[in-house]
Amino acid sequence: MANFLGDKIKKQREIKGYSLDKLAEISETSKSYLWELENRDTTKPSAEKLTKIADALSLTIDYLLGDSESPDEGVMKEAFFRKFNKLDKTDQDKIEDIIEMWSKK
Amino acid sequence: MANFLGDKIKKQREIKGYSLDKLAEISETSKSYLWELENRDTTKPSAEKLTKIADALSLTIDYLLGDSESPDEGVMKEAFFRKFNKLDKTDQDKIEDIIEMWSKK
DNA sequence: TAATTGTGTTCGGTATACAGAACATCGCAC
DNA sequence: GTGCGATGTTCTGTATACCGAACACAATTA
Repeated sequence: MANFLGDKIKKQREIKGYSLDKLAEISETSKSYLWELENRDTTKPSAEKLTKIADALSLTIDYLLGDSESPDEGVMKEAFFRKFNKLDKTDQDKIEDIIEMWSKK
Repeated sequence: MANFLGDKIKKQREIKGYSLDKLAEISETSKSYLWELENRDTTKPSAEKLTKIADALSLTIDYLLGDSESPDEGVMKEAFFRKFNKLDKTDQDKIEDIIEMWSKK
């Protein structure tokens, strides 16, 4: 029996070039637990942890928990927007300004 | 210090006209735990449980976990993406990097 | 060679998620 | 009034989520 969640995390972690330690730091977990998530299929992470891991990997919880094989464009953008949304308003405004500026070629 | 998650669950449960027992049955949890979720703010449900509860209530995990949810988020999202998508790839990547950086608090 | 550094793996302990009762409280019917 | 069914609340126990520290074992560097 396969561990889809673990596979997805591991694959994306490697794509991003993170070590377990690095991802643990970013997602505020421990590397031992991340290893468990990737290699054991008995773990049921909390929504809180999963959210942070998903964010760190630019993925969505829905993708991680769902049975789709690979993240599509929509998933990535959704994840990306979630991060944007979590910034405080002033930072968001700055981003929008930058986008606005760069849009003018 | 409010319990947003609990409030959202309780509110939607009542809108749907479910008792704790009923929701517990549908979402395959226990009513005692549902009560805890609604009334204590110390609980950190597993992603698995939350998914089932969200499904039973016709909500998304993202909505349940979000701190502040504005109803016009869909509109915002669309507007943001329209502009973002028009940038060329390298600029998009730069924006992503900035957001990633600023996300680190 | 030995020492160091970066990676993944294992292990032991503690806190807590979650279930299954029992208990409380309010209708409403008789 | 007394039962009684539906709801919400509290209690207690067990499994496990999650962590820190130790370990293995490369590949580098001295």
